[in-house]
Amino acid sequence: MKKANENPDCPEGYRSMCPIANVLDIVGDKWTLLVVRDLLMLSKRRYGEFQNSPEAIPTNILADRLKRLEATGLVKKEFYQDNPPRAEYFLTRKGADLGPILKAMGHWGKQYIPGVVLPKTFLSPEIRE
Amino acid sequence: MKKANENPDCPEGYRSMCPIANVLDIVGDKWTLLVVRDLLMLSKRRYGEFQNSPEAIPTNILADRLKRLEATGLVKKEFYQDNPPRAEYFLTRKGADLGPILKAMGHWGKQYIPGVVLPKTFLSPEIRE
DNA sequence: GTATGTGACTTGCATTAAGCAAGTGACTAA
DNA sequence: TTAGTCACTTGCTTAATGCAAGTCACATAC
Repeated sequence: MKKANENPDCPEGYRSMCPIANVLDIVGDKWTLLVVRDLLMLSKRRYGEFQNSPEAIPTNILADRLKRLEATGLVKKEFYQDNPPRAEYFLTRKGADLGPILKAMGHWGKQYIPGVVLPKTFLSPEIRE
Repeated sequence: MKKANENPDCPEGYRSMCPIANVLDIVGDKWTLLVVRDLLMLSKRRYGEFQNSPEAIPTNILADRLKRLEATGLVKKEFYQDNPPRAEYFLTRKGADLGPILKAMGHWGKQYIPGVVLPKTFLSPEIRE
């Protein structure tokens, strides 16, 4: 997602010292925040549940995003059986704290995009780790 | 950015009826919101000013994003001379209302990404149209 | 036991977007 | 005359997205 970075006046892998730029390096794409939405607002936990969301995320992208979310510490993966391996995904506190960003997006969307509806109000998701 | 759309139970070009999904179709990439940040928080107006931001946006992407922002009604382009053509870009109300999303990102970033600093606090940008 | 199904992925390949460097046109200042 | 600036555009390479299909380890139905 990120690359070497040759801007000398900021740390390894940072585009700049701006928090917004750095947040966009984590969630700045069309799919990542939809997975977070599923976890946070729709209480989804399993691969198949994410697949069933109406946006129909391609399976390879879903697998990739879950990996990245885990790598950046926004999501915790927990196996509930070994054979065949089956896991559930939970938001960490760090991941759940993206809530205000999603809320702001939901609010803007309802104001400016005709016809949209928020699927449910926020439930209290289980936080792990 | 978007494509035909074959999900039959939502309008032309919508991935779903979720406001978050639709917002992500407009600002779900690594650059669009940085241009909005420049307009909203740093009071930039001109092409060259956007280029000078520390993230060093490639010029072709900047040109593309300014076009899209104008096309979606988030930004208004105003020429201040004809020859050679020179323009300034201003946020519309719709564009300025992305502020809360940027604020939420800034807040999350400051909390979870070490070392980052918000360049300035919000100024009151000029709104057009 | 064979056949079908399910959940959670991976792989291959085509399309689209991002990123880099260089070029262009119309000036302006030295 | 020459160099420089501003606002872009063009060409090309690399990376990300998107689609379809395949895999693996079971569970259930017959």
